[in-house]
Amino acid sequence: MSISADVLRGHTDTIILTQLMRADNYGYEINKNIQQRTHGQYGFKEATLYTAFKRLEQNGLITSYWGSDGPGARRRYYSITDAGRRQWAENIREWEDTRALLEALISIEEET
Amino acid sequence: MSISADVLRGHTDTIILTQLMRADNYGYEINKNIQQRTHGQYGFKEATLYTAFKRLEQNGLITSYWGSDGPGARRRYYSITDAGRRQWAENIREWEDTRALLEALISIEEET
DNA sequence: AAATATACCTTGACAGGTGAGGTATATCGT
DNA sequence: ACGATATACCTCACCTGTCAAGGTATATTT
Repeated sequence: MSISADVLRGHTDTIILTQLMRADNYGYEINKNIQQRTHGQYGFKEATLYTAFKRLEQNGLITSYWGSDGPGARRRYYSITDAGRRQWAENIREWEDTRALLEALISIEEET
Repeated sequence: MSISADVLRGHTDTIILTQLMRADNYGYEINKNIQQRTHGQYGFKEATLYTAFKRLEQNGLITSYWGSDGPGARRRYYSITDAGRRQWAENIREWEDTRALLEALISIEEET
């Protein structure tokens, strides 16, 4: 994982919400999906992951329930709420603005 | 300023280094340049700005000296070092990687 | 003389990320 | 049968970056 987490800070919640837009899922699997999508380049530290779930649930963006099917230990499944979907859309919009801003700020060009 | 600083966290140093790639400059003016470049959408809080200068200088990425020309109070000018230039290039590379990663992680698509 | 713009700096509080540690269950190899 | 491994969740203490609030000082404008 060559990517320093500091530059992804602030996007943790959005990344998790994106996963839940597809379907309900549990922490361990969500993190594996993220690792697969990035070809092993990125994954959350467990503490980061579960802290984020807690924060998201407290903010009403996700809900959770226990599931027990499959191998291994019990799983806590998460589900995105309507508020979560709205927040996700808002975050995506903000990301697009931020990206444009950042690119204006770190490119070396003459000023107008 | 509609952009939350949280998603720009981790880019503060790169943004400042970018300004110094052009020429030596002082804090107040650097921040005004940033505000101009973003059409008033973004600017550092003073505490953030001066904290960043301190951090950058301690890390050997910039040096500083007092200048006194011009109106208003005395100015502390900053100059980017060779190490700073190298770090800047490294940060730009990392940003490109991060951007690609993030976009893979917040877009809703089927997995491969 | 007062107001304003320029310019720098510090402190304390807060939030998010994380290393380190802990708990529990199911499967696999021998 | 038993240890190792993979699955799965959780918490605490610490660190770092941001920022509201406060302070200092100088030059220009009214």
